[in-house]
Amino acid sequence: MASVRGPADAAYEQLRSLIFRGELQPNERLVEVDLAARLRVGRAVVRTALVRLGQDGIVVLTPHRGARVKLVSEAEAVEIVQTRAVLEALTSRQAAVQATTREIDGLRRTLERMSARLAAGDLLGYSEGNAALHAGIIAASRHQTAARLISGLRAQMVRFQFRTILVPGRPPESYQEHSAIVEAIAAHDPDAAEAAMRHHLRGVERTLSRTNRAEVP
Amino acid sequence: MASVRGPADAAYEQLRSLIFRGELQPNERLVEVDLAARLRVGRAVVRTALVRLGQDGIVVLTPHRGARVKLVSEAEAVEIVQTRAVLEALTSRQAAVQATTREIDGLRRTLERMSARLAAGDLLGYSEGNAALHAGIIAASRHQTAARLISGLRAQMVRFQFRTILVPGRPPESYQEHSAIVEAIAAHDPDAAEAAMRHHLRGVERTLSRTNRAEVP
DNA sequence: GCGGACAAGATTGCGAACAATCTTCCGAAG
DNA sequence: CTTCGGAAGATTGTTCGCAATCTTGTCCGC
Repeated sequence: MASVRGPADAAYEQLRSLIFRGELQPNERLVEVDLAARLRVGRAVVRTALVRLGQDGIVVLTPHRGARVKLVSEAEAVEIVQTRAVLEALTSRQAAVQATTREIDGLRRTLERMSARLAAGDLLGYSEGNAALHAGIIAASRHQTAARLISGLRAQMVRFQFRTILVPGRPPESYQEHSAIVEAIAAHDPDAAEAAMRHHLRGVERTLSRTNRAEVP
Repeated sequence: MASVRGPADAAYEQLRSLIFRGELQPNERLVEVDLAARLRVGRAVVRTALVRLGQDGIVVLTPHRGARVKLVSEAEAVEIVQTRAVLEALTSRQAAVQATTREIDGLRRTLERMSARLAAGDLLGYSEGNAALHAGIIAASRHQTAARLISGLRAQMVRFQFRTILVPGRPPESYQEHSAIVEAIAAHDPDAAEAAMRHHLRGVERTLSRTNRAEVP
């Protein structure tokens, strides 16, 4: 992660994390003075943090009416997954070319951990492994531009974070798909890596569009 | 284009346009008071505009050292084109599904205009048509998420705007590629549309990595 | 002549106060 | 009872001012 360069950056990261962790819920109004008190900083700092969050689509700023955590619709969620799909397919392809042996070992270890969690029925742990695996692939790709955009897209998906994992029968599928991605990268086969990642996120998209209800608490 | 909702947004758009048009050159220092005087707004407005531009990677903000127009390296330019490639391939695919007859007619007309400019040796006009065609395809795709990201990426490419067009023998190739994209969309063939766009931007990428020198004034 | 401390100027970061705008609540008319 | 109007409160947008930090120029020792 990028280190924090000042109190302003710290506030930005904190707000982002608060939204990501669900402490600030979608559609919740973000009042500047309240946030300033909560984060122990001035209103100006909160303000610029909100501008930044607005620019990467995590909150929506309406003039004279303040900021709210963006509530992404089902349709937008599908758009976001589609976009992530093509971007992560790109990183997967690049990772197949660039990944070091060390990085590939790391991916394999993460995969094993995921397998263990899955066998133990620990879906939350599996989900964490999932995130770690994607992060590892992105890091191995050394593609800064794609990495930046993907990070922005992930932040918008809070509401749907665990939805796909909770669908009965989905986790084993998911595990197979991830395994295929890692093997393609390990084999240094860009085309296969890209195809496997696309296949995986097409699965996520299908699962998502099928569960157009049932909020997660 | 999104309409301007206030003086703050106006300043953001103006700065963006200034950078895009080359009036503020890469690596140029952006002093807040100077810009404020130039745009006839307060320093705070300039400040938030700079924060926004910083967030979408067009300027780089160094704490206590101000803002500069980001100078993108050749390597970054390649990354950006690769990223645009996959994103625009997505919009191209969606456009093949979603485009109305009216929109397809519009694309065809733009293509004809490009052909005329090319025949007349008007490379600048051709380049404008190029931009219009890509914009038309993105609009026809109705893919807001991809559209937003592509718009951000385009803004970073100022330095390389005309470079590929100026390569001898490239324009006719480029025209053929664009023609193929439009025909695939007109035929409502998503796979072909995606493939054609990928082919096109692979051409741009190759041309770009081959011209790793020769600045454009 | 050259390099490093030091001071002066320039610029950004931030807090406080004020103005502009929106929201809410209350009352009165229909 | 509903709806319109307006005033009070809340919240955002902007300006001002000052402290913190960086940059530049100068002077002194070597």
